[in-house]
Amino acid sequence: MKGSVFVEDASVSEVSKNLTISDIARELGVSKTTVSRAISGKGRLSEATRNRVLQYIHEHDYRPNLIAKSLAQSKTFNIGVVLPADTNLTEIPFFQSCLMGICDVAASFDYDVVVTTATENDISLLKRLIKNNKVDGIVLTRPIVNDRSIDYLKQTHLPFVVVGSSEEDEVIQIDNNHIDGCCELTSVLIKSGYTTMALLAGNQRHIVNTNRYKGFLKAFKDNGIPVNETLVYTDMTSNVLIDRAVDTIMNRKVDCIVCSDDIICSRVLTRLNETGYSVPKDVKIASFYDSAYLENYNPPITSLRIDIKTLGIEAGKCLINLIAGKEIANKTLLDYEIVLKKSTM
Amino acid sequence: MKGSVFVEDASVSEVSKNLTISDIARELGVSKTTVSRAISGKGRLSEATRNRVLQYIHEHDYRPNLIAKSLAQSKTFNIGVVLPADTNLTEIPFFQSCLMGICDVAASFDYDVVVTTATENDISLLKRLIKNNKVDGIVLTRPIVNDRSIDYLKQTHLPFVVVGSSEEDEVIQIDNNHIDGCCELTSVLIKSGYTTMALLAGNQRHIVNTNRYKGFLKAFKDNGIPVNETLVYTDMTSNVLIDRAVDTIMNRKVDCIVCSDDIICSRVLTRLNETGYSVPKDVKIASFYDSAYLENYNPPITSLRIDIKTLGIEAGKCLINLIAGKEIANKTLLDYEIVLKKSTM
DNA sequence: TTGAAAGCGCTAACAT
DNA sequence: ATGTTAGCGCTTTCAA
Repeated sequence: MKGSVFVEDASVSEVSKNLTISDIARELGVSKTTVSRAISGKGRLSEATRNRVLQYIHEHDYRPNLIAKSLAQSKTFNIGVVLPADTNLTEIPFFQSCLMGICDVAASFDYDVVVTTATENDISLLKRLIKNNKVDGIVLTRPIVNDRSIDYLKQTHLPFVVVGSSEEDEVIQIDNNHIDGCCELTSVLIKSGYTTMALLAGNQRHIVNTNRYKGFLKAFKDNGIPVNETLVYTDMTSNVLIDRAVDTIMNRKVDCIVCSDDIICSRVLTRLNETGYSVPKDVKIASFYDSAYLENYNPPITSLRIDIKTLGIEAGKCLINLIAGKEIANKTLLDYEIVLKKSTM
Repeated sequence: MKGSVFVEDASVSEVSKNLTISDIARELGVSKTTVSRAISGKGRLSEATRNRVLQYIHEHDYRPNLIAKSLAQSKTFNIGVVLPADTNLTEIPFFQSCLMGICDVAASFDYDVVVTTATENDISLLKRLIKNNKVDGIVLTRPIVNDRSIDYLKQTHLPFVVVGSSEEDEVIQIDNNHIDGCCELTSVLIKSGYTTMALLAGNQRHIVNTNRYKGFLKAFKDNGIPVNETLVYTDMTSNVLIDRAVDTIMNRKVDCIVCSDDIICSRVLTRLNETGYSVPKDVKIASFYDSAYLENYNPPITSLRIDIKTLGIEAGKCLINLIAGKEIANKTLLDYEIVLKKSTM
């Protein structure tokens, strides 16, 4: 690494020059309009002049002032991304991966990403962002039931998409098919003979968790087996609750525990370990996400793998199309992959 | 949750009205200048007119058009945050927590946060952000040695701060004191009698890792004990490398392994488990961050705890002060806390 | 204490 | 094919 040499383009040192469209017009003896047209490609223009302008621009590394363009067109070329600020979610890499995907597409369409946060009860920062006209559209990354952000966004008539699923059909959603995914995963387990199965599901205000619950139930129905709903634990939002549930479950001789996310699963594994149970000997375990959270567990954990960054990319594309006035599908369902590992063997 | 009622303020439905400063001026029979002054607080104005304007604004929920303000003042009221896009870092919650802190302060100063990404070798998105005049300043979240982003930022004369440490003194840095922290942690362990100690450190192009290494060495020097540098492993960037190091280390009968981050530590624990070693009986383990990554490990892991969100908050404050032209310290060192747990007892 | 007017840098009718 | 002109909504001299 030592001794590496960076040759930066000359443009950098000229940052202060601040060339404008009028400068170029004057310098080339044409009108501002002509220059503008050459840049945007709108309107007819002779090849000759267009090239002359383009070349000048290139040679002088001219960059149009986006603020001025924004003001003239009432467009910001920014998309807003709303991240949940609930403290317990900050540790989850999901949102960061998703954000990376959104940033990628945004840049490729010459948009930028401005982030803000919201909680279940406080959407003031989202409101501020919108009222300040900072964005042309919004990506919401964690829909909940009776989502105040969604309610608000619907009223503003600002284009927006949701990463995840919403109860409201008219909202544009990009999600993995968690219902089918959880159903399929559960079915596989049922067919392996693990019919006494417990579900430890997370916060039921998060749509994704209700969907997994639905998928779980559907699997039993599809397989013609009655589900024992007393083995379903929802809203497992704290270690204490999880520990208690695990203890009860293990006393009831279940074959298998399905955890609705990796955080829950991580705690379940710890509790099993503490109380002397071994996986998969005493009980099988399956989870979701296949994230780094569980990467180093021994045994490896069977789970549903989804590509979070792609989710962000698709959401970004949808939003940008929406902003451009294109018609887009209300619901985009992305793939998932069931990864069977030692924890269920 | 069912039946909850939201009464949104009337403003929402009037989003389309788009009140401007001229509307208000006309309505109130004053000039645009007067309205502008009433809002900004700049320039003298009679209490009476100021209040009249302010009240009108309040009643009609007027929000100034920030784009227009931007154009007039050549300010964007945005700060840029550069996140590392290296895939293996996406899973670390550090950057997300930091981002949350930055978002918080930004909002409180009426700034917004636009995020972009950079890798060691590709800073094109950062350049684009800056050339497009999208931000008034930059927070860099992961300094490396010979950092191209830093080189570029220095040339642009745009205000910027770095979360973490840089080799270059003139760069404004906000960091926890990792040298002292690692030194103190190591000292505590030495004083507990674990003198045959191994260090598993991460990517040495990341300044934070070199600093931890320095602290580790300093602890030995402070305690007058020669350090066995053959037990120091750097650039532990893959599981294979870590596994190999752990195996070698354990054959050499060390008392204690210090891991320079929780990802490394997680893998070390797994490898120890796989190869039949038990913590803390066979070997003591210490790590950094005290993140959720290790939260559920048994035994709990001794580590250096830092408050990442506060780091983001401080960085945000520094940058905003810098943008405002205030003098600020070149180096802000935040606290840390050593948390002794079962893994070193 | 207040106002008129120019200007930030770009776009977009509407000419020519 | 190119130019003229009038904005976009705000700030800011300068004048009254």
